[in-house]
Amino acid sequence: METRELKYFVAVAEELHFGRAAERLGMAQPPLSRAVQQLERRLGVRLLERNRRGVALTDAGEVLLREGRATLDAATAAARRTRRAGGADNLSGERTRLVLAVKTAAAHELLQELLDAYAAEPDAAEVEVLQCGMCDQEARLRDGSADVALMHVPFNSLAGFDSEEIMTENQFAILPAGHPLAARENLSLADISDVPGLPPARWPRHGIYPPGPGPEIRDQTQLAQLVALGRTVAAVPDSARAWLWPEHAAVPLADAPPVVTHIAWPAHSRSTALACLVRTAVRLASSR
Amino acid sequence: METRELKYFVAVAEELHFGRAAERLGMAQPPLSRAVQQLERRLGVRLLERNRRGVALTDAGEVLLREGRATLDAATAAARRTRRAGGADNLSGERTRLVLAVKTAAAHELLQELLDAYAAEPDAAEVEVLQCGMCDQEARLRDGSADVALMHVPFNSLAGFDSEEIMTENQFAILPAGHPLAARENLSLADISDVPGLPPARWPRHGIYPPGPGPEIRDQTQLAQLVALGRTVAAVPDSARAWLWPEHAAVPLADAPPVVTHIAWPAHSRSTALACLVRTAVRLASSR
DNA sequence: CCCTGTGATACCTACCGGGTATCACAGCGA
DNA sequence: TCGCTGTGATACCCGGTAGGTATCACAGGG
Repeated sequence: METRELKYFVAVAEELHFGRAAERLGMAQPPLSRAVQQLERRLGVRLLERNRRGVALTDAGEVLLREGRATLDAATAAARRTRRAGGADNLSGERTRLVLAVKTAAAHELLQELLDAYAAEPDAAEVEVLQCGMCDQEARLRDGSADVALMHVPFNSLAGFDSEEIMTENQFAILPAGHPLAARENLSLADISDVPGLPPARWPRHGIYPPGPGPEIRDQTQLAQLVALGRTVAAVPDSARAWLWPEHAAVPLADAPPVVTHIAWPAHSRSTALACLVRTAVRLASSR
Repeated sequence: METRELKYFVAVAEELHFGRAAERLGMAQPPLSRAVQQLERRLGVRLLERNRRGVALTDAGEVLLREGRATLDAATAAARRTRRAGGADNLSGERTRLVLAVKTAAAHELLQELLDAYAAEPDAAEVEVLQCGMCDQEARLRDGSADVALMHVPFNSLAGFDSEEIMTENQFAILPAGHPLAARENLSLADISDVPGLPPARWPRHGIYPPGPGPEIRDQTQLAQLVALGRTVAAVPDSARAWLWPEHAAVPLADAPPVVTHIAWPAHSRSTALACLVRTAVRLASSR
């Protein structure tokens, strides 16, 4: 099975429309139809149900969409990492460079400490910090844009990665300063899940937003502004206190699950620079 | 990057010889040379060092070998799982079939209980048990031959999989019955690591055998026989008591790390049958 | 000094991936 | 009822390229 065919199938499966998929791929529709048919023939499996008005995925198609995306990610990651290994690093003794994906503005302090501690290591590599939106450190790690990431369980999923736990925090509720609930000593998740006129913010889980009335959040600035405007409420980890606005109020959440920050990297990574960074992070965690 | 090119490169990187690699791939040597050159050109990176007598991997080549294997595994897994999803399952209401990879003869009892408990579930699928050698449940899971596996940390690595812990056991030393050490009440790892005439057995870690004087073990029968013959000694988990021979002696190991059995599956798997099996396993674990 | 074994090059062919033009068909509105 | 529209499939052509064979260039070793 060639990655070309896989790319084509994934495009069609995502668009559920040959014409649009072909356009997205920068090609004409007929060869795309043919390529997908050929893939079906090769696998001996019907992937798409063509009902005269559009296209639907079969069960097998669902499977291939999921597994195919993973395969394509693996391929682009392989290419990217190989290029990086051969490009800067090999020539003229330039040092290995590590790309660390972080959720923008999450856990500043920890990040700062980690970078400082790592820089002090004798064989430290240069670390480039790649800032991500609410949840796409996972994707960056999977497609090879990053070598290592700081992830926050349960917001991120560690599935498919190696990881070490480095910090646990409680959560608090972030509310508009003037709101009645802001005066409370304590809140529970139930208290903030159904406040009239203050729908809880939603962020993507595995790339899609859960249903609900609240606004869809892509980054923390957006969240900060919406809370300040009195449009939403959210649960955030302690380290978020660093970026609170005067218009915000913070109230401890008694029953929210703790947020556990992990340092995560692609399974089977074997770079010594990475191993050193992880070691530093673990040491830091145990000394806090 | 096409899987074809990747397959070619991996073959060459493994053989370190274009001729043999070409033979293994069932093609002539010149087009293989050309394909690898083209891959190097496309990536803009030198992958192989051709010194007139054979071939060596560059650093970038090492990276691509590792990542490329992962990509190829993902691709074959995608094809296999898609075929399975479309083949038996979709037609005529036949039930989903789960393939469970286990280390042959490891943790019988647990396996038996798990299969029984799962079969009693209302929406249980048929479970096929795939018996593996010492350590290749990981490979089976990665290449799509299996959907789920019982793995034994620290013998197996869970890197890249989702998993749940279901059993913890201590280890004991398994020795020839007549051996002086067999009379001891307790042993330590140090005691059995350097016994004259009784080199400790070795099994593969990530596909390769660690160096040492002891015999290379592929399955438990082999180990059993070698111990009975007075050729080797090994540390094995408690559940292995089930298959001890009269010629064997078992002595508790005070300082060996516990063996933790996990149920593991490919990250992001979403089959309901699998979820049910995992739930059953976890329930079983907590009730033991 | 030639023979052997290595990977690279030259050149040809056949296949196939991609394009354009067109078809077959379902739904829909006049 | 008859086009009209939008869908994916088919027919056919062309060029690039994957693969083959023959050969080269070169390092080591007898």
